[in-house]
Amino acid sequence: MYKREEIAPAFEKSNLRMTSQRFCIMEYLLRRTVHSTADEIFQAINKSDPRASRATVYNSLNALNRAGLVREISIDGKATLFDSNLRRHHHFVCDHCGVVEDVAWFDAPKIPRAALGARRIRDFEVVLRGSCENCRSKENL
Amino acid sequence: MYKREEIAPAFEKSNLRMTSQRFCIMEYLLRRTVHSTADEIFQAINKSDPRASRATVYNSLNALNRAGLVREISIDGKATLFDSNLRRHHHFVCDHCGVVEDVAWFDAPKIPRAALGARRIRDFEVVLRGSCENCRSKENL
DNA sequence: GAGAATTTTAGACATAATCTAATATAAGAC
DNA sequence: GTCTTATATTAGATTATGTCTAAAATTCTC
Repeated sequence: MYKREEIAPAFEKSNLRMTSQRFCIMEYLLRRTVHSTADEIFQAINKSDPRASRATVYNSLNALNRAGLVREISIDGKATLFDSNLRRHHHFVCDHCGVVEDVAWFDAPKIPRAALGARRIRDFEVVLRGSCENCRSKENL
Repeated sequence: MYKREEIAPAFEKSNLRMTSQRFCIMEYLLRRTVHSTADEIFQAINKSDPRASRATVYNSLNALNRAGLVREISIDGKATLFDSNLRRHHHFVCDHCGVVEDVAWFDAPKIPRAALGARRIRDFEVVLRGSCENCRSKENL
């Protein structure tokens, strides 16, 4: 359980009003080690206080995303996942079970200027695909 | 307009039955320079023959995806995009207008063994984010 | 504490994707 | 070419995911 003082500065820095719903959602995401869908967050939030409507969960996640405090990961055809975004990291997607895992940050591939044209790059991530540890041990992959 | 002989080998190689609907969808994707949603494909297909139901468009795209002939790109909260996948490439997503563009392939970042753990990596791509050429010129970004 | 701007809410709505079970088709055997 | 069988297609219902609305509540600044 995170305390208000641990999270508030991030809100102030982003000029984002800290409502109790937003705090609660952010706190939940920080505690999770795996990624959550909006619906999971909605369910979890509504077991305790403060409660939040579905619309608020989506509104808050979008606001937090825009502020850079959380990250949206839409990988499969499945529901978007949300991830607290305190540390930079890459992602791994399992071909078999679909799980999405964080991968410790490693540094920039050299991105050739020619590939970029007139675009301005703000950020990037690497998405790795293959077999996760669990699937490998179970199915001998 | 691609010919049957140009596309058939890819199906055979993947051990995928070549139905006229699948051919038609694949042919459409190969012709497109920008990525398409399942619905756009559905609309386009149904202007000509053979027609295909919505379910078939999804079924076919999933089959083609599993076989590696097309690639699914689910980026924003928007509908999944599909992309023919004859050439390896990366993707760029514009922060402002959301457009998803292909980026010419450039080689592997050195992926540190330590970051991977017991996973087996089959493939990877880099997802770049920032401002596209169009948005930069219009909005001075 | 008062005022203005933003946020929350419940539920209706919109959109994306999957499921069902009957029918049609592709590919190999002959 | 014809037969056979596994696989693919279909329309429409259904589920899942996400957005919108307008009224009520809350946050933040002074």
